[in-house]
Amino acid sequence: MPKVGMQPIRRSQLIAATLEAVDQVGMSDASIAYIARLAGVSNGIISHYFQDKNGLLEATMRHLMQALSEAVHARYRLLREDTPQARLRAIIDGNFDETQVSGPAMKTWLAFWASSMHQPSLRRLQRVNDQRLYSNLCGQFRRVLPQPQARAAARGMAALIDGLWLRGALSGESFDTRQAAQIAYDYLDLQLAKAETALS
Amino acid sequence: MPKVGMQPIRRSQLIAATLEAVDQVGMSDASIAYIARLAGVSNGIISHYFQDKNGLLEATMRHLMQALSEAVHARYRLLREDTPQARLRAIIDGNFDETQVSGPAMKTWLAFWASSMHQPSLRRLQRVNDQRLYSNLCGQFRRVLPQPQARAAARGMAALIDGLWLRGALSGESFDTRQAAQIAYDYLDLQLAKAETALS
Amino acid sequence: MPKVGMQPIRRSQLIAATLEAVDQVGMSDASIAYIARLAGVSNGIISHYFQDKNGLLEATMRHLMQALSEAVHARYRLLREDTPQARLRAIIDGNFDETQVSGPAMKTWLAFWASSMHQPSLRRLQRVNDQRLYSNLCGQFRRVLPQPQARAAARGMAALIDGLWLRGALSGESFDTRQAAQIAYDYLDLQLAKAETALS
Amino acid sequence: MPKVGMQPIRRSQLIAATLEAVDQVGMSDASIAYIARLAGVSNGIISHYFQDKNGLLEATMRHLMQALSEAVHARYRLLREDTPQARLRAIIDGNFDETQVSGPAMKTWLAFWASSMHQPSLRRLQRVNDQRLYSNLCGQFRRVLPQPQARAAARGMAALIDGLWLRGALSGESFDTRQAAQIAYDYLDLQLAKAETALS
DNA sequence: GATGAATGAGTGTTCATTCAT
DNA sequence: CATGAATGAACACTCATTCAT
Repeated sequence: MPKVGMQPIRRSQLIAATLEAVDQVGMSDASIAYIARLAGVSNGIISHYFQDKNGLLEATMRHLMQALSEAVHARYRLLREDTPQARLRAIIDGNFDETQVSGPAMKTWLAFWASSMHQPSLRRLQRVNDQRLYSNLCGQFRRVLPQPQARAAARGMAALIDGLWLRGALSGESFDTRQAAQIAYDYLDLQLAKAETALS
Repeated sequence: MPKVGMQPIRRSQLIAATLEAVDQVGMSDASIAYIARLAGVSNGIISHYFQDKNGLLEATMRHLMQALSEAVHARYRLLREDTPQARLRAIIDGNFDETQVSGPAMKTWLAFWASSMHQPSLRRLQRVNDQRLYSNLCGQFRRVLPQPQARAAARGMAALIDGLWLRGALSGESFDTRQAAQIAYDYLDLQLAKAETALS
Repeated sequence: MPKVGMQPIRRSQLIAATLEAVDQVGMSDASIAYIARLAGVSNGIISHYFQDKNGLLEATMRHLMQALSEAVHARYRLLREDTPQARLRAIIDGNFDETQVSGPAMKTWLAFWASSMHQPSLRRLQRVNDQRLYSNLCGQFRRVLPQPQARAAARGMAALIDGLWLRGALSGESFDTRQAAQIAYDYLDLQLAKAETALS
Repeated sequence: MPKVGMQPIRRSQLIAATLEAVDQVGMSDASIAYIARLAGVSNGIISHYFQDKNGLLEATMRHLMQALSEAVHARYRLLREDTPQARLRAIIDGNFDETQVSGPAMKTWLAFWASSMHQPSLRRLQRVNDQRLYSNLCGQFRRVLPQPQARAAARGMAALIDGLWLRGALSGESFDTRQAAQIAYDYLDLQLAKAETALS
């Protein structure tokens, strides 16, 4: 049943199957045959739409990154006031968005991190992602803190967000978004409190 | 040339080779043949000292965990005074010990985390490790904070430590231990400051 | 953009692409996809004009054979006198024609010979080709030599021509047509000298 | 049933199976699985003794080359007198030795020639082989002919030998060694006759 | 204790072919 | 007439594991 214009449909379908496969059996056992079976297509189709398995994995990682970016920007759009605190909370919330803390997403992110240590193409993507979070945080902190403190605050906040995410992922239980966000908010408030002290 | 008492020597040798192999080519390409070649022994010997490949990986993870534990306790022994702050700094420093932030250690930890999501034996070890850090932190915070705050502080600190470690590992550059520790110290001081406010 | 009378154009186009593909990557890597890409058409069209891949290969071999035949006959037409020597030189020259000693032609001939050992359709073509050369030579030698000697001379000359061609093809350098022809001319003259001796 | 010191045994066994496989189904269908089945061993053993399939093919080509070399030298040893004619006849006979004109050998040589056009490792071997024949011939002709004529005679003789071999291989019938040798002897005598004329 | 020969299942990938559009 | 989506078998190769020596 071949049809034209299937490319975007098949690509989404295969990326979804990849996330599901990694969720079910882990990246090392997520063979092309397994993914294809989940997607309900033949093995060969993956080479047809992605050059090879690595192409599929790269596309999957891009998909997760884009979902993260959109999660943050969706929250930006809902903001009533453009204050650093509001923006920073949006960033925090976006990082704990459902698309990022679901089982498939968490397991796939972890697998990508491990793979990225030896796969240049994934490494590049992962560093872009890391930098983006830091830049976003730094940009907001810079509005109320001198450069050096802003940087330190951004580094700390980025680490805290990633750490909360990581420990949530590894805990085995479902991610307690509210609790994680609260801890991050607290850190945020402590950093912003410094700002006021510094200004006064 | 069979010798007696080779077991501990061979085991250390093979664990070291495993760390080196993961550092060089990643866990998925760290085949038994590759590890054996690095260790300068035959393929078959791994089954002899460890039940199978999984046994070797499990032993390697235990090795890393023990190194972490020892890194913390070594710093405990150097303490002049047993204050929560001193102990907590020791924990922080221990987590950024050379044995934990070296290339082989970082890459192997990452690989283990990813694997642990689908391998019960590794998952058990990893959760023990996570719990240990949280318990240690919580125990110290408890000395100066009420239970709920102590727990929150411990969760935040654990996440911050892991997050700093993670972002250091993923950055690609060599780990800036001093900078990471400073950020953690700052978080520590902010939490301890809360304690004084609460008590006064 | 369907057009009428495309068949001969497409067929030539695809045969040319096949020769080019074999020249570039060898017969075993000259996949339908590769050939189609070189020809600038879709994969499926090959089945449309040739039954299957084998049909395309067979047509390509026929193309080379026809080029050889035409190369000889073109030289026949230029002859001023119809002597055995002149005809035999024309045969020699025709076999070293540009269409036969170009890179694509040489590589494709070699590949066909190897394939012909296990592919009946190609084998048939190849034997027709071999017989044709022998018959042509034998027919000319017969004009000046008794049957047994004519046959031996034709066998020797056919082998020499093919051998010169083969060693030229395998040498890796560009084919030295002049040198090869000279060696064949010499052999020819030696055989014809026998004729004169025999007659006198 | 693993044993030590199997390497030379297994290597010969697999090279023989390769020749048999190429004889039966041609090089393109002589898969590792097919060869292993013929040899009565598992697929994986080929990677164990030869790096990969190409390693096996290369070893097989070396085997054929060595058999040729030995065929010539065996005939050298039987010579009563060291004359150019005797040596050159030994070379001719060696090239039509049973090891070179058997079905498996002929089909494998043809396949190697075709492959050598795009496989550097095979090409190197094939050129060594071509050069060796030419050098041997040239060395003998040089004893009775001036350099330029010796070279031409060697080129012609090499081409004639290869051509006779080639047409014998492609004919489909069993190789008529006697007839081929006779044609080559005749060419040889004609060249040597030139020598006498030149000297007188 | 230690080796390395041997297995065979499993991997990613390629490919000729088919066929709805 | 022509496309390219889709298949599924076949391929070379890798690998953890076993076991006779």
